[in-house]
Amino acid sequence: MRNGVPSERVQSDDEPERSARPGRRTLSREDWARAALEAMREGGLGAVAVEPLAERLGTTKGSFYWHFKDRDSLIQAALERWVAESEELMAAAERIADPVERGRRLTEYAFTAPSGADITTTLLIHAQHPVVGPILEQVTRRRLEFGARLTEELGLPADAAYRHALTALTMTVGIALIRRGAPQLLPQGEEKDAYVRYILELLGPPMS
Amino acid sequence: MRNGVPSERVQSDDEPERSARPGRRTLSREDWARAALEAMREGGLGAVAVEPLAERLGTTKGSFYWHFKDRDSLIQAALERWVAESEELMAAAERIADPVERGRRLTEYAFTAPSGADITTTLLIHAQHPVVGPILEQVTRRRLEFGARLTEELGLPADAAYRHALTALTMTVGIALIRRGAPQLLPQGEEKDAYVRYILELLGPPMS
DNA sequence: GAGCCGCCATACGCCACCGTACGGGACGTC
DNA sequence: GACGTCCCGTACGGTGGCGTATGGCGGCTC
Repeated sequence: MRNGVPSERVQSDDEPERSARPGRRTLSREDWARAALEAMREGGLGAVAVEPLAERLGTTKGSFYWHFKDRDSLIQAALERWVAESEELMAAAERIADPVERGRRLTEYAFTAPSGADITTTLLIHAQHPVVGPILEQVTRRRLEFGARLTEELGLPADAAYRHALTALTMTVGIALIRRGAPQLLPQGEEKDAYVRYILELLGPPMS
Repeated sequence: MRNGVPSERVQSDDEPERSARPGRRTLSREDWARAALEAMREGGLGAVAVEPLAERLGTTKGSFYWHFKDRDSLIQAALERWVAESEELMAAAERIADPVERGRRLTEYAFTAPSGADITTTLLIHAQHPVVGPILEQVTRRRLEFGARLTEELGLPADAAYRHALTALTMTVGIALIRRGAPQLLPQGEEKDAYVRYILELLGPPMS
């Protein structure tokens, strides 16, 4: 297989410690994508801005426009990272043998994970963006099908399983949005646990 | 029902029909607030921008800065209209005698109303804005208490009633967001009706 | 019919960000 | 030690929005 060709060194971004301040030499495309995804988690799509990101990375636009064509391609790169994360998450879930336990763990994770864990809600907000929209739809569709398939394994017919997955998504997104914008309205402290149990029970009835 | 413009002549704001293009002489503060709220429904907080709104109203910034101090006070004025609308909605609901019918109508309305009918979701997105946040919280809290009180009348204890209202809000917001950003993922056509019935049943169990 | 006042037009400066042009340093290669 | 390549710094022009300053016009008042 053409071993003699030096070929590309593109994805060897392992390079020890290049994202840290002190010993940094040059920034890679992946450094930018990583920072962009992080910024997106914290401040939404608007936070993925070239100049602010450059400052945050301790460099200038010059670096950015060397690695990327424009801002949209940075967003694209960041979201591709997110797609990979999402796939990996589903693969990990698949490794849980017992379907009941799997469903429980997934649901619980969805409603207790830290705020910035998933950016689905953030992306839904900016779904009009030409780069965001398609990727978001693709990922979300895959997740829904995944969730529906899981639910079918619990014994529900296909249409009910899809409705169930869709409802879980809706609740996750809704809670994430409320937690972002008006967290005072959500139960706090120990009432929160009761609320989570309530939701789990509400979504639970696939097994009943 | 909402057919076009309620054509309220709020205060004694003389001059009939001043928002129409042809016979228009001058714009009022209310014209701006109305247009701002409308723009917010369509394009979010970002669409409430002075210069674009001015063009849309067939005027210039000069008019705006005569009536308003700055952009934030326009947002404030628009949201105060929204607050009034919300109060009126609850008052109208209160006029339905039968609590069961009342709950059914409200829930159904929440999940079948046209996209831009309520801007709660939009405002949640921009809840970090210093003007939006407080007003949103106030309105949403009042709605939750209202919904919880309604649910209590159906026989549920207070904490369960609040959870129920919160869940209804969460679903409403979640569906609104998905419908905005990825409507292809929601059931279409006649499947949509089945889905709405499914949700109504899921949220229904306060009476069971 | 002169003045005044409410309302708007226009021009301006400012800011944040995008994208480009171009120069220049570091570093390996010969 | 000259040279080319990789990567970045910097200056520039463009866009879209905010807020200000100031001029001007029409209608009302007397």
